[in-house]
Amino acid sequence: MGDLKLPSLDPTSDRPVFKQIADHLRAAIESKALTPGEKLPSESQLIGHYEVARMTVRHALQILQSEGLTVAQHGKGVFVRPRPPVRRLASDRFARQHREQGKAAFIAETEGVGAKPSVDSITIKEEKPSQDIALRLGLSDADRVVVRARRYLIDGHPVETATSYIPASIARNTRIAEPNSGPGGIYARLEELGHRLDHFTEEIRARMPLRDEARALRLAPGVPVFHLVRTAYDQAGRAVEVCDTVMSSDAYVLSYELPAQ
Amino acid sequence: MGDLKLPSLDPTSDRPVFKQIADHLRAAIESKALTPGEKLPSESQLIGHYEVARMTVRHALQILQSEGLTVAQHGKGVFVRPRPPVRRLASDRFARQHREQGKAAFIAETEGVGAKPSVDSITIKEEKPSQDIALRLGLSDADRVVVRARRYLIDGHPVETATSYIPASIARNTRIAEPNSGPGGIYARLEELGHRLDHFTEEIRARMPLRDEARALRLAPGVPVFHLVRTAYDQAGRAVEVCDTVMSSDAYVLSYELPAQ
DNA sequence: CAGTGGTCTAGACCACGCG
DNA sequence: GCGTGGTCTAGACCACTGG
Repeated sequence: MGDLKLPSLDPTSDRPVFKQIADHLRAAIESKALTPGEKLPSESQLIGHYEVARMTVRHALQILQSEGLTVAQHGKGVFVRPRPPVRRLASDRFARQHREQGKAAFIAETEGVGAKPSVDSITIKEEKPSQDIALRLGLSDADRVVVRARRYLIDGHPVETATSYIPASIARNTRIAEPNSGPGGIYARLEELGHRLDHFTEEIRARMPLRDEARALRLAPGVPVFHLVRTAYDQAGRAVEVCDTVMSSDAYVLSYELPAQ
Repeated sequence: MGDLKLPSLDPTSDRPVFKQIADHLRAAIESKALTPGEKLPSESQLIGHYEVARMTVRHALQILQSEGLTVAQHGKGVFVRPRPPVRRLASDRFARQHREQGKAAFIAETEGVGAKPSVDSITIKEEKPSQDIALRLGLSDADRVVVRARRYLIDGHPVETATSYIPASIARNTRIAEPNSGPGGIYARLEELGHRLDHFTEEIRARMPLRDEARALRLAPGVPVFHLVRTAYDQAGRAVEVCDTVMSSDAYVLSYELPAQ
């Protein structure tokens, strides 16, 4: 880091000092003068270079952190945020041919890129659905759902949490309500139960994580999440599952194919 | 705001004071005790309530802002961030039937929900494509592209910037290279030129905006963007356009349909 | 004008990582 | 032990908003 050239402050500028400092460091990162994983100048070095108070350089560093450009490590320094490997999700990822090989979608996709997938925090319960879930599943007031929650990890790093809601009238006392849902996952079980799948819809939002989400996904500050809600329909046109997932946005690229007509 | 009940600090907790204050305010927002548009207690009020230094309450408020929960207005106060109306983009939005009614996709979608769409900052140039764009379009080294950039607004609020790249061999000296590309937009022109469209692919990322993007979309702090790259293919299988768009994440919900096989 | 948030200073003490 | 970042204080002056 010793050879990084930072400009001086422009005292004639209206731009606040902390923003100028943030601009300098941001430019260094975007121009690759500082590369991912590399250490930024320490607070003391920046204080010395710019001749400002500590809070001023901390403010600048905080800007970069909230932009997702850096991560601070207590006792070590501030580093350009390394970019984790990205999983590309293709629009055919739920095609029957993949499922019939006996692997759930997450496992199949991930092994393809040489990373070690795993799943933890599996919980299963039966409850009254929220209004939103009931609407998506076309359920009425008395109906209940089986709720399967789990967390997906790659090489030990959490990347996604998912919660599935299946009408209890379909899933109760089946393997769908067991922690290990068997080869091919719950979509394979739904087909065995006579709900041949026809299509899925996915709704995608992006936003900053809630506190719990940031903790569950071990997200660095400044990293948004994808919030994806998928609904599975059988060939009778019935919604048979809603899956609510929150994904670390820097672990994923979503990919879809659209028809021209 | 006068009737908001905030807990006291827990002096036995290890959790830093500024995080405890942020927790209290976040809980008030998430529980709807403070609703979108409503004013938070002022810094002086928080200083009085918690008996802490000003920088401590500012730190807490800054956390909420970086989470996208609040916006500060100089001289007025800090407010729960109002949620703008959301545009839902369906996966059939580029279907030929919509285009044939003579409207470009953005205009057609937006008028449907009673908002006033507009487009500005249209620029057109011809240039050598970046490596990424050349790869997506299947171009070789000597080829050039026509670049159409524009910004989309709803009721005067910018929501999306888009940049289209079309091989110059297709678009040069056509209406695609004119500011007004005519009824149905550039996809209609491409079809008239014999490139009957077959399908599109879209790649979606989410991230925090760059400085320029935050300015162009007038994004509040803590609001991420969708970065969407769409490629259009004609029935000969040729990529005829790449469109790179950056969208305010709180103005959009993206929606797709996936086949089960 | 009073009240609000925005910028900045100059200190203090603490907790972590590493040699 | 020393350098790093994390928390917190107690002030100062400024700029914007609204009555």
